Amino acid sequence: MAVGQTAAQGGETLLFLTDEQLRKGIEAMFFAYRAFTSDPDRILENYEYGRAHHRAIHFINRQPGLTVNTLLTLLGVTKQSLNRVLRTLVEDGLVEARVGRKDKRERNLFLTPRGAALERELSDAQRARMRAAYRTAGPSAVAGFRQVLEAMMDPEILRHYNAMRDGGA
Amino acid sequence: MAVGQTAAQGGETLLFLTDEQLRKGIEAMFFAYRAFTSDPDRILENYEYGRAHHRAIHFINRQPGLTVNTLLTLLGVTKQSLNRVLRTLVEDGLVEARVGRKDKRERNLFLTPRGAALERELSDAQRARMRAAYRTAGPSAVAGFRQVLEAMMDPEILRHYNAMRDGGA
DNA sequence: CTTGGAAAGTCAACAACACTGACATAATAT
DNA sequence: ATATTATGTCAGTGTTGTTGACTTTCCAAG
Repeated sequence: MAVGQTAAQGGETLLFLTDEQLRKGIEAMFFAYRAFTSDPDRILENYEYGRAHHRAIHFINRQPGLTVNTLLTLLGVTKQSLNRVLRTLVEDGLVEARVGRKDKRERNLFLTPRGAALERELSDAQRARMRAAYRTAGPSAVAGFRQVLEAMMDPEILRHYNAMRDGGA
Repeated sequence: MAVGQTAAQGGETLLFLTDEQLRKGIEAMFFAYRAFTSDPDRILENYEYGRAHHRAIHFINRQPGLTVNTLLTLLGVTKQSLNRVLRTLVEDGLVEARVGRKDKRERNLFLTPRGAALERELSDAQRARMRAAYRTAGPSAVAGFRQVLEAMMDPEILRHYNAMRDGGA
């Protein structure tokens, strides 16, 4: 399981990364991500919502009051695409869009009690899988997991990610 | 960064996993996966192919001669969906579908030289990001990364995943 | 050797979710 | 006053997934 390492290169502790190791990592990402999304997807079949609604609900729950523009950046989609999702959530009473106090052009997004209930149902399932994986892999593996994922993100998104509330020990 | 741990629970080294830690892990998966697919997606814009074609090409490259049914299981889509992708790849001369020697109902899939060239172009980009993340995070983080992802997969897929060639040190 | 079922391919219809482009409205900034 | 920003909306399109129905080919068991 240990990854090959060589000091014969330069200063910064270079890794000896074979093509196969990298390909295995690529496949692990693909398979794990599919499992990771499967639980909420199954739940969403019972409603008339999809994965896009889940993502919006997730971030509104994480940053109550965030603006549409911020959500746009986090989700990485066009405003037309997000708007379709957001409209149904507001119409169905899961999300509330309050006019900004400081800048009245902005809309601050909040989950209603019903929205929060769906968020909990979805994230319960997703967290259960994450928790199980964490327990199986162990504490040091979890730290490494997060480190690699964070190193993989685009820099601007990493800033947003770090700005979010972190319950890390 | 360290994950809380408690020995006050039971035998199997339980982790003290807060809701926030789990949510951070969920967000890390989302953001990292998006970055992870962005490089090949950018390349594919120059061709008339999409992410689905990339995935098919990836696994055909990894297991030359695999059957349509095996590929179906790995990709987790319907045969109609895969067939649309596979047909264009065969028509365009990137994939060859040879009738099985033993069972002539099966088709064994192979990349043509042109298919292998595209596979390399796509995976070069993806591996570059993976390699950079590995180097940033370090060797022990990489091991943990893989462990958590593997623990997250569905069991049947994990079998296929493990069956694939592994260049692990 | 016939028949049942598995593997593969195809056609049609449809849904989710992304995109571009154009345009409207309201409010802030210059 | 004018330009820009934030948001919303309409129309059209593309990729990728889904069901359902049907055919062809072929292996294998009765």
